[in-house]
Amino acid sequence: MSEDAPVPVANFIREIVRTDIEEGRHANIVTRFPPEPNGYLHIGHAKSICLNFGIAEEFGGRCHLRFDDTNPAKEEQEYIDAIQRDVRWLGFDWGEHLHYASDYFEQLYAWAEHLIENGDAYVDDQTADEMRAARGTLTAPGTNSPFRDRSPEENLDLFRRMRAGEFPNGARVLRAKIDMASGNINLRDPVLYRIIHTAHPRTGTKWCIYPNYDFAHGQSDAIEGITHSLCTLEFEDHRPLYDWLLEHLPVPSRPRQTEFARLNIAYTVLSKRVLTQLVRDGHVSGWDDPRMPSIAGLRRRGVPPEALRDFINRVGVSRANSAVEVAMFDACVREYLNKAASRYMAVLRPLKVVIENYPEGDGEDLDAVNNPEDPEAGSRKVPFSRELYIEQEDFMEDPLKKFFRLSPGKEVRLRYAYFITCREAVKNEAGEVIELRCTYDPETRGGNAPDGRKVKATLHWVSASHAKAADVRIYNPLFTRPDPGADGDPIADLNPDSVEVISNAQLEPALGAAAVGETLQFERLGYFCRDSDAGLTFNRTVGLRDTWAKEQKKS
RNA sequence: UGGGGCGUAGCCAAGUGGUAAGGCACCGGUUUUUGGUAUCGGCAUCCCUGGUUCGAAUCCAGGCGCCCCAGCCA
Repeated sequence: MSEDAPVPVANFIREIVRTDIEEGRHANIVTRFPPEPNGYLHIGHAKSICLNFGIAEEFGGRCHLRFDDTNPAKEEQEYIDAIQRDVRWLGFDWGEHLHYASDYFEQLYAWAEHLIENGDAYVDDQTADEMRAARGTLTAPGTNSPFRDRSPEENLDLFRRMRAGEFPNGARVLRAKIDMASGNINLRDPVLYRIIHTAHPRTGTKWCIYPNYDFAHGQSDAIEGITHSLCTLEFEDHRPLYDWLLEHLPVPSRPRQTEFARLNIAYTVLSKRVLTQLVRDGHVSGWDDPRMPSIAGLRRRGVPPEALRDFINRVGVSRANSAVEVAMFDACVREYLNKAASRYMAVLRPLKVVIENYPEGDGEDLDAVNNPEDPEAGSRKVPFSRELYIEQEDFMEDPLKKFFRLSPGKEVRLRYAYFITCREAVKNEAGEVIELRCTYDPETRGGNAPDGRKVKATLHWVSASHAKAADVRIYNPLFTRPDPGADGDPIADLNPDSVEVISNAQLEPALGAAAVGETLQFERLGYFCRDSDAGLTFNRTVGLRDTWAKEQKKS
């Protein structure tokens, strides 16, 4: 794709960065990817990761990985570990710059006192309900808290006692003193600190008051020397507060926040809340269930990181809300895998074929190319013998008009092997075809006829006596939305047919040595990834285009 | 007349006054030991209405539509 014409990613953001460099505001660009460790990363996060690391790389800067761990009630070490694993897998390196907002708790606390001393923040004793009521509405201004005019001394004393643990959760909060009548609700004296008597994954029980997002993010950016703080559109209304805090605090640098639209994918739920619920309630086997849109799920499904990055690049970055079709993602996966994956033959639903004029015995080994797109990939031997399996759907006793695979009297090619002609379809009592009696043309060894005659189809096959049985799982994404962008109850709308298990698939012998996690192309069936060490199990990554199916639909 | 954004093809998305890139999807041709791949071709006047201009997707005015904000979440 982008080899000849690189897709311009995030033009408007790149423009801002370039201008900042040209006008001398920054010599080194520093960005950051700031996840909250309250769940696993999903494909939507990949956009932010690629954008932040990509911009840094493009301008010769660096990108930090910073955990926004300011709410101990929701965060866990498991997530911290998983997030690092996933970012690395995606192909990015934060070097020495692994940071945590919790690393700055002491500094943040000092800055809170600074605000109090300057009369820019106060301790409020109102309950959450009272605060909500006093905040006003979207169209009506709020009213000042009765505690708004406490003296700096009293505020300082109260705030220190909050830190000392004298008060229970919810008893008091620290608020910025800005403007209760602002049209921007984030400026109506936003909460800065709250009391949470919960152990933090990193700081343990050292603290019982925690800064919230607004009081931690911008300052953390400033501490780390972040030049460009890229976040999603919903934080746009927070930017005035982000700037207000930086202006009222003696911070060491002035980061700039720029927002972009988050990634949405049609039919796919990327809500961390819902994904967490799917895992917690056991609707899936875990965060790495292949049906999940999580990075871990995609990895287990067999999606290569290169394809994921390509997808993010193709989607682009803008400020317009949008939902990308799944087809674009599939196209990226297919395109990459088509060049990278080795091809093997496998039969999902076997139908026995007996070559009547082929000698009994061990048969012979035939040469098969590993990857037609990559000569370097070499070739391998595939055993051929008198009894084979082909795909059930590759035979039709009464062929439809445009069906040109096998049917009685028809000749087709077995890939890398011979031309065969179907003589008879053997049926069981129920009238089902259970075996095909065929003949082969010895002159067509390798797949070409010396007399130049052609066949209209090439089938994949495996030797019955040499084949290895395997489980194949075809996972369909958990479409948790009935319509591309609809809401509704995502759990109730779970795709009931989200996984199909095929337990008697037959693989060519070489597949028995496939590496766990390796994604391969099964001839004409799609791409599959070896799932685990326990038996031969393959998960389907993505299928191939199927023009025959399309044709059938038309008629 | 609460504040803040967005609106270019079925889906993404370039473009910032000079006469609409690219990708996905779709349709058609060629090649082909996967009905795959590759390759060639087709596929929009830019939410609407006025205005400014020799010239507007780009500027101005007025509409319309959609999204975000009333957590002691991020």
